Amino acid sequence: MADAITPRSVDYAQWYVDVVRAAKLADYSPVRGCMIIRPNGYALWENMRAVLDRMFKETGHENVYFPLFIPESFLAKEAEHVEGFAKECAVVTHSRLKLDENGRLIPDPDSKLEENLIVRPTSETIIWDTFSRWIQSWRDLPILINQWANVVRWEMRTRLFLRTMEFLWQEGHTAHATREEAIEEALRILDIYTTFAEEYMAMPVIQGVKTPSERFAGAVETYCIEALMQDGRALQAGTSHFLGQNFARAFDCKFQNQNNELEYVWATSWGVSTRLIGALVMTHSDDQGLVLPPRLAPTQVVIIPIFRNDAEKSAVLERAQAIERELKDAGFTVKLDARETYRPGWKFNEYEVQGVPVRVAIGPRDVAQGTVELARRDTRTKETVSGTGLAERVRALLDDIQQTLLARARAFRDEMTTRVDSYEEFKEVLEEKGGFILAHWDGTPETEARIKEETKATIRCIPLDRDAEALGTREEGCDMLTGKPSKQRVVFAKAY
RNA sequence: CGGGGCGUAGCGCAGCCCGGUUAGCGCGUCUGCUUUGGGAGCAGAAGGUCGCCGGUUCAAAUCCGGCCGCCCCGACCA
Repeated sequence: MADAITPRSVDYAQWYVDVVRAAKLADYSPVRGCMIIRPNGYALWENMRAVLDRMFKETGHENVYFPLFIPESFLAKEAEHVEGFAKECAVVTHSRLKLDENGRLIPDPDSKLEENLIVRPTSETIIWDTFSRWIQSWRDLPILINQWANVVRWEMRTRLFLRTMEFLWQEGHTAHATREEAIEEALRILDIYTTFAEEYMAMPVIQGVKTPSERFAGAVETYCIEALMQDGRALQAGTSHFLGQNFARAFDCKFQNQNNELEYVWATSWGVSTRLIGALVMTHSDDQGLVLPPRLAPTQVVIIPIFRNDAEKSAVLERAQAIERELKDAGFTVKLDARETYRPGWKFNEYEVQGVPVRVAIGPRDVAQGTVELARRDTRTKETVSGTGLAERVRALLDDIQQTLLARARAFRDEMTTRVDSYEEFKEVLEEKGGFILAHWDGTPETEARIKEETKATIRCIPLDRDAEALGTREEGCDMLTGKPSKQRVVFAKAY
């Protein structure tokens, strides 16, 4: 048995790595903390990117590309920002190598750069340096841009997709004339992320705002979506920041408003990354491998022909190709795997591990009876159905799988969300059950820090309207630790 | 950066403590035959600077010294 997957009940972390590798999403690279994204993983990212890109463009954003390298001095211009990122930057100091007297490659001392370059950990600084030249008047605003790029953060500890030193993401950067407009933008993006997570990834999320200690370095407010993984740990799936005028101040970016006054520009930035692939794996997959929501699956339907001899082969393949055509015409992504180098049983397993939502098997029996065997990945059930009207049947099946995955994940999330009122209960639930814990907090960083230190749980977010209502967190109470008054419950969890 | 583990065939490992012909095993790969509706079977074959550098020795995967790298757990983080 190749590529055995460790069951989740035995070792969840190992299961995750096993699934990623068995499903051929990614490999380790020769460089510590980096990963090779394989065709299956990259196709998934391309699908995610296509959906998000469309949503960004529909809301008026345009794509751009800024350089990978940022002058070192830029990073120092925003005080909180430098503090947040300085510790994890890759720095370029030389422009060439040479052979030393021992024949080893070393950076050529003569090529030392006048000013070091950093490999972007995020692009606010270079973008606001540029905005300061693009923006003079209120007529230049708003600017709504996005870029699909790679960034590097020199992390101590990495995990495939969830935290790698280099990762792919999109980063949106916007400039506005008013505070209100910028906040509105940040929340609009948060809604896009929410829609994407729930309707495409089939992953329910809580929309919230971060506490000051969990905020993006340089932001005034960080909005986020938080998801719950199958092991009861939370995962920050996307963030949207209201940056206030912090970067405008740092890069002296002012505009003349309609009252003929000079004013700093208001900003947002927002991003989601290849981490979402990790989130997808940890939301739906099982001990048999990857489970993908149909709306993002690179292959929605795989067709597997079964035959023993040439006569059967030609009859079966003819039928299989007709079905492939029918399903492709209906708009599905379809793969007919007619390779004779692998046997049907092997293929069944292979596509199950890779999470293909629907499998159609066609053998001599089916040709004779005008049927096909339809199997769905999410429930691992199969049935033999008539071959007529197959496209509609597949459409209904894919829709049902998409809905089932979301409903299942939502039920799990709800089941794993617990209201607690005492610190004892909090610790007990955290240890024995995990998940999201809704508890009162007095709003002080001291209490937050103490809870984190004592339990490793952090405040994932303070729910915004939609989820505050759904979760019933907007009620007065007393902090579970200090007993001080609290205006609302917040979401605690151990996080990735 | 602290704690732990590991570098031997493409992958996963044994051998090392106690030095001794040609360094093994499983999976994978290749060839052939039989198979093909849930990860095939049999037979044969190919594949190795034992992480790197140095030392001890008649002899080093094995002992000694140094170096490098990776993984896991913590602190930090999308």
